[in-house]
Amino acid sequence: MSPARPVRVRFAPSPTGPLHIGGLRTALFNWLYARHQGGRFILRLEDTDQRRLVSGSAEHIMAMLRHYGLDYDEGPDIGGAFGPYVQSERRERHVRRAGWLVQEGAAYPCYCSAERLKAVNAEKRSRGEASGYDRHCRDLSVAQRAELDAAGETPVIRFRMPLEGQTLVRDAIRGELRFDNARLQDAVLLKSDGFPTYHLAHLVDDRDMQISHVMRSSEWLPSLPLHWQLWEAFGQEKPVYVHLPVILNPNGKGKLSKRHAGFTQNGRQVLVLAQEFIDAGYLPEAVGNFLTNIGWSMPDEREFFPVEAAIEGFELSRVNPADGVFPVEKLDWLNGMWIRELSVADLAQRVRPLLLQAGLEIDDALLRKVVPLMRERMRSLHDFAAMAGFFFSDSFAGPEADAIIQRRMDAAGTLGALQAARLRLEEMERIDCAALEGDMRALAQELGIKVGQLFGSLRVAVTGQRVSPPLFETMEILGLETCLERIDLAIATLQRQA
RNA sequence: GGCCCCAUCGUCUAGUGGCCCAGGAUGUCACCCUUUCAAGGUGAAGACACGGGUUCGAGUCCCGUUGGGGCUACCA
Repeated sequence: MSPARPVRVRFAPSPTGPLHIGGLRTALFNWLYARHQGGRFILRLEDTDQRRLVSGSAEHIMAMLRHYGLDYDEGPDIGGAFGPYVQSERRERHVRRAGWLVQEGAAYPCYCSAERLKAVNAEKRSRGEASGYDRHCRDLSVAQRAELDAAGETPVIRFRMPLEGQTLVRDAIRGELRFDNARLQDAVLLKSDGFPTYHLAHLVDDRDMQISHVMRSSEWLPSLPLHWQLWEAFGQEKPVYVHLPVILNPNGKGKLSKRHAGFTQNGRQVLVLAQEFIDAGYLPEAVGNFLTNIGWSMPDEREFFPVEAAIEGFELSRVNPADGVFPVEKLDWLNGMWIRELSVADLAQRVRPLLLQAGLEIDDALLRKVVPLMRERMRSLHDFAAMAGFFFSDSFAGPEADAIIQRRMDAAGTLGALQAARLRLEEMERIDCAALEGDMRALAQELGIKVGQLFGSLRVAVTGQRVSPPLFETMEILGLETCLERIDLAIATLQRQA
């Protein structure tokens, strides 16, 4: 290719269902490359298999790209100079190119029925041979074709693969690849329903849209020689092919794909859909950062970095050709890191819908006070409601006596400690967390118990939880009145026990 | 079965012939900090799949074996 060729890359999903995380990764790498090169990132919908279309998935895919910050420069909903960006709307071009190939002798009509194809395959397999089409119609005479046409047979169009020699192909991250032509198939380019197959359609569109780099998952590698030969037939400048490694299941068995949605590994649900990562409380920043680290690495080996840094450093030469397992634990770590980067206002905004979803009432002033306490200890957005949800609930069911009583304490001792703490609190007008902590430390010493024992009882009494945000900050936010009420409740519980 | 791709700690990775008795990250464990949980700090354990070559020298190049993955549709 000429060095002056402007970089134009595309993400070309089929709107056949929800966007998969592997698809998102492919989109991300294309996007990073485009942004790094100052090129264009294009979205094209490949909807040529009419039977598999799922309504709403095109909109869903676009919504996901938007959510994860992968803005495209041309696409179905925003247009562009090379439209339309929906493949089915480009059908005439595909049909025209297929016709041209037939005229040039590079393709031919095939009248074989599905049944015959199946039988041929089965027979070849039973003989231990490689399966595949036997090229029955490859050399039909003009008269034979006319006869079949007259009989009302609708042919498919197949590519006329060279029968001998080798196809030498270059992949940007794997180097020179070599394929024996004799093993290659006369692939179908145009189906009998008049729609092109992926092979024809993507290539004609990439050609028309002046795509400079075809960056896709490595499962396309086996059809690369076919595509290469097709470009040869068109006599066109070829794009650079880049085959990205595949993301494998956490157990390393098979690629992470849609059909595995909903399965669990070590008691944990394995997430595979772009939407599932949102539902699980992961930030788009964290998911993007995470995905960037699979199959690619920063020049300085940093793993936690903003997307601008990834754009800056994104070189194809740093793509690792080996398939990789999805390292989920790292996503949790990154998510925590990214949560800590957020401002109070921003994190409050992101946590808000989850609180609503948990049926909690939101007091925004209160939320702004609680967020700083929680930011340091969250890995998922869901951790907020789990640990700090009690701030937003009026109904407080007092904890069990067992929970209030700390290690190496008994009911009577705990009761005494809480009563003493209550006396100190009563004297205050309001809670000041620093002052209260000093008071309570002194009290623990007076009582001859460990601070942890006193603080633990107080924590459970006031929050109803063994684990909570820092105790005295929590009490200050809850307010003196609420704290006294809850301590009284605990005292009553302990008295019943004693 | 055939064809293709791939192979460094559990996992994600650095490494492009000497800088590597292999570095980072995560996870695990221990300790420190500490009112719980986190966060943070310090430390530990942990890998070049195997066998042949090439070379003065191989994680790095070549061949084979093994293992893993992908493709093998009128799906993409």
